[in-house]
Amino acid sequence: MTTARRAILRALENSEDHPDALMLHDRAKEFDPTIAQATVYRTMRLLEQEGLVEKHDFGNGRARYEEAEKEQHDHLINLSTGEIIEFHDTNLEALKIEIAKRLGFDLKDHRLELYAVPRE
Amino acid sequence: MTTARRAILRALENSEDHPDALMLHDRAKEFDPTIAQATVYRTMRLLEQEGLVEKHDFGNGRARYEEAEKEQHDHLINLSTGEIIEFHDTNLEALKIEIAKRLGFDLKDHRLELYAVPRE
DNA sequence: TCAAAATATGCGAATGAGTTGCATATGCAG
DNA sequence: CTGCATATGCAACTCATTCGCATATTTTGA
Repeated sequence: MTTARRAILRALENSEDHPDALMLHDRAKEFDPTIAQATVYRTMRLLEQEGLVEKHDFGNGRARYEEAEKEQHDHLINLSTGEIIEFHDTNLEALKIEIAKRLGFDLKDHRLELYAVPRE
Repeated sequence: MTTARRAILRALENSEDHPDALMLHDRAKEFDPTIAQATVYRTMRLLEQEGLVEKHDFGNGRARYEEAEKEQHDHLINLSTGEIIEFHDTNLEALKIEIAKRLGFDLKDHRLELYAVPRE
């Protein structure tokens, strides 16, 4: 456990949004001003492999991260603002598992993103 | 309508899988041996913008394409083989729309991928 | 507590998918 | 068939991410 890693962990804890590596680098600099981008990338890869962090691709070229502790949820991306809304739906979860089963598979992971605009 | 574009279109028609740009480039060379990668990329971008092709990211770094004519479907990725299976579920479609609505949004697009292993 | 071994860091260079500038080639309208 | 608009090939570029390597920090174990 190094200074750099502590800084990244803290930056991550303080983030309510879904930051990308550059945002995390900026935020981590507050705790370790000399931290390098490469270290952020390396650490995020590590955390992802350890299952402590989830990596998402919301389609703008940069990977975005969130802590993995929370309960299972999916994302709705507000196309008007870029805002990301988390939601959870039990029926949906069940349905995913059930569809995989129907096809002869055990579900290991999944990804659901809804891209939507506010209803007027 | 140029030789290069015809070659790409033919390569795409002949593809039952979900080819990436490099695969398309290789396959298109059969019809136009001098075609450049840049042309494949440019043409795929064009086709995607025109809505004739759908672009996917199944998580291995290269975008993958399929013709958009088919009925709406989602993808299950067999983690053991990399094989991609298409499926359609009416309940699931309805549920996505309904969830977006519940959150106050009109669904514009969505992405669902199930990553799974064969049931033994 | 301290030195050696192990691991992580910072830097800049490298990678790899995708894009772009530009001179040339091709397609199409008249 | 000529002229102009558009597309192509090539090589150079972008941008996120990774890597090599020399140095710095942590950990281990006596």
